[in-house]
Amino acid sequence: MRVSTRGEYGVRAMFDLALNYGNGPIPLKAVAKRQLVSETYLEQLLGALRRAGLVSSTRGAQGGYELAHPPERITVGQIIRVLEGPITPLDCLDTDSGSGPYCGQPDQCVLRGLWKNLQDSMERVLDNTTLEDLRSKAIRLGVAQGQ
Amino acid sequence: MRVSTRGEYGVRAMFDLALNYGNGPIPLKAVAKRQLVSETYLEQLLGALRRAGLVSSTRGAQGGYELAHPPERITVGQIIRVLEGPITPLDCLDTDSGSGPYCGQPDQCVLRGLWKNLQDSMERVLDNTTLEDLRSKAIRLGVAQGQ
DNA sequence: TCATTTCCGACTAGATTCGTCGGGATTCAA
DNA sequence: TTGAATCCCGACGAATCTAGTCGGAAATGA
Repeated sequence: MRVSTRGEYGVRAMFDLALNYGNGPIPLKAVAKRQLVSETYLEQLLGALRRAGLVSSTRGAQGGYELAHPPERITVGQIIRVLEGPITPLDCLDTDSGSGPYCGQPDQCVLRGLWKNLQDSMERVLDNTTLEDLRSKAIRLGVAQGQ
Repeated sequence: MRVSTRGEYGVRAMFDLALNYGNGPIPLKAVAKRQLVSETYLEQLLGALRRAGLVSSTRGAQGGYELAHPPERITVGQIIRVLEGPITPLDCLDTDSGSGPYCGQPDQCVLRGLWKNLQDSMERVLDNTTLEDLRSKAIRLGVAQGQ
């Protein structure tokens, strides 16, 4: 039931880019330093987020990364899905095509309801929290580190 | 964001014991067969659940396992915690004694709120679903395998 | 041309997961 | 008292996942 560091660091990095949204590309090095994440590791994560269309990059000197959309249009759920795969407690909830609604055993549809409830409640939180929500809260608390 | 097989199989086994609650000890072998779980693996899980006080066991011939409390007094959250540890997306949410409310970085208290929301919503589902809920639903659906 | 920066694939050490295995202890029943 | 059924326990192991590192190529602005 844990988020791995991929998801955790990825959200931190995206939060950082949200705070700096509108200031042009931000070098990975700056994000890594502020968010206390290894540069080489973060490179992997931002690469995946770029390929998924959540950030855009500019190469070369004065280059860097920026959000591909305004902060209010990017949710934490999107970020987690790119970095950790589907948000689901059990794989069979997503691939119900393969094993049918019963997961192979009739009584499992009882337990399936349980796991589905859990999935829904996780997705409800993650899909309804945008980077803008996090940004405005940071500003309200006065912890937004500019640029 | 996944439940491991420990949690999944553990819930299945406890669900099975709930369906058979009141019939005396049920041998592990029977549970394993009905729930399609390896006997030797399930032995590990039921051992942990016994040490945690959720099931009781009777040794020797005609022995087996049974719920240590009525099904309405055992929640899925209890089972998961025994088999997978604390229900939390990030370790720092539980051990806030160590690193303080800021997790080392001031702006993390913003993200902390996000992860706390996620944790709360997971716990709400798991702690409010009892084995009796699952049992009565199984009976309603007619999928409860007797004995 | 040079420093900066992204991009890419390969690699690795360690932890975790998902079990298996062998044997011991206990209990009931014949 | 013997034997089958059953729980109990610790050690072991293969496969997978996690959390990165590393080396170098390509692009870009000054």
